[in-house]
Amino acid sequence: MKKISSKTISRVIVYIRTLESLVLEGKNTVSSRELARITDLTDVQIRKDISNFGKVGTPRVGYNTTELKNVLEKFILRKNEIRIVLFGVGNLGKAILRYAGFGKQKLQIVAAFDRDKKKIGKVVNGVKVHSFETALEVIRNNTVDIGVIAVPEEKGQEVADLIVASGIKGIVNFAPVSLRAPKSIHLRNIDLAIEFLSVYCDARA
Amino acid sequence: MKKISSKTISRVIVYIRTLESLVLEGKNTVSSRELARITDLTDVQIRKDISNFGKVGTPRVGYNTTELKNVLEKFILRKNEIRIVLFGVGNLGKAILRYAGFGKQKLQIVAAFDRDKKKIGKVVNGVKVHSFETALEVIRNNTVDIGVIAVPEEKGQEVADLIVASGIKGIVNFAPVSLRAPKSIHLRNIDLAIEFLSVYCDARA
DNA sequence: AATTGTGAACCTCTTCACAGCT
DNA sequence: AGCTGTGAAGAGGTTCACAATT
Repeated sequence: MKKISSKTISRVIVYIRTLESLVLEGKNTVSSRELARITDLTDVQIRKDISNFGKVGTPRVGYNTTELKNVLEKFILRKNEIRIVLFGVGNLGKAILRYAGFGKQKLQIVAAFDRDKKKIGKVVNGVKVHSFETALEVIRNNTVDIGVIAVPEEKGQEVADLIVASGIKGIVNFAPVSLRAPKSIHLRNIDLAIEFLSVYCDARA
Repeated sequence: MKKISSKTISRVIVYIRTLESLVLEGKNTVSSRELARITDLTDVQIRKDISNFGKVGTPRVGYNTTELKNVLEKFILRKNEIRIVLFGVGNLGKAILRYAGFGKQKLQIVAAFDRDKKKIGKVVNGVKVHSFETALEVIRNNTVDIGVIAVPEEKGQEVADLIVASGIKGIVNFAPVSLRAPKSIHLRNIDLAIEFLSVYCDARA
């Protein structure tokens, strides 16, 4: 099958979420134009994205909400549960542990790690905090899809190396540093300072 | 001057940060190739980006670190301080208030707002928490560049409307909802679930 | 000799225009 | 008539190849 771009993937996740609401509202069909209005994208963009996954719609009618949701989920998510481990249980780490948007999206944080002895053993929002030393072992006993870095910047690279060594293939990094990782690892940096500055620059222009 | 794309802006912010470290290390000049190695970009990309701001480098020598940093800051940041207000002092809001990466980048959170009476009046990391009702007034008495939405998703649109009404032109939204805002407002959505899923999908492909 | 700066080629993503279907 | 699906055109962003510079 054709490679699906990361931009398409982000939009498809929005479609899935939107379709979920529509199904809950009891809506059976939806047109690309309606989806466009809700998501603030264009109808053509949406049809192009959906066409990656086959011919799902009915001309003159639109898409069956449940069917479209199932098709998109099947191609994009595939697994029933995406398993995440978190490094760093500071303010940001706690915010991530308590983030409400995960449940519906099949995202599950299966373990957290921290250096601070006082935090080790505690349970935050149902997730147990382990020591860094036990990370490799814990990860190997679980099937983990994503490692999240929420530690201070000076520890970022060390944690990244640990995640790579554990065999995890996806990293989300919140530490404001450029991390080195092999090309085979998919690394996403979320740097709050950069996001804020970039909104400021755009808004001003 | 030519319009500078938002992708370029994000990269330039990384250059500025990198140059800051280099200046601190006492390094006087740097080549595009060295910057490329540090930032994990290509040297041509870096030279193209820099060329938006004039001819700053010296063939055979490279760029003067301090000069380049000043030029980039002058074009991109312009102001001495970028002023931010935060809506929602929950876990994520607190994480943002305590985020270490802001000081150096001239980002300053000038006020926070929350609905919870128990939080109003408190000071978190030097920032005072006000009631929602006083937001318009507080914002009008300050010059505010960016409003940050860190409230539960059902309150997201309401807060967005309030920010728009206050005259602020840039919004960073962490609530997992599609917000409506006039085209003149620059809105950036940071949806953790989407970021995580998208890393998972890419990593799997 | 080594590095910057840049027009042109290339690639990727979005939008247009419209054929095809019910 | 109205909606989907899509080849082709267009826009935007990156990389190539190399002229200009010290």
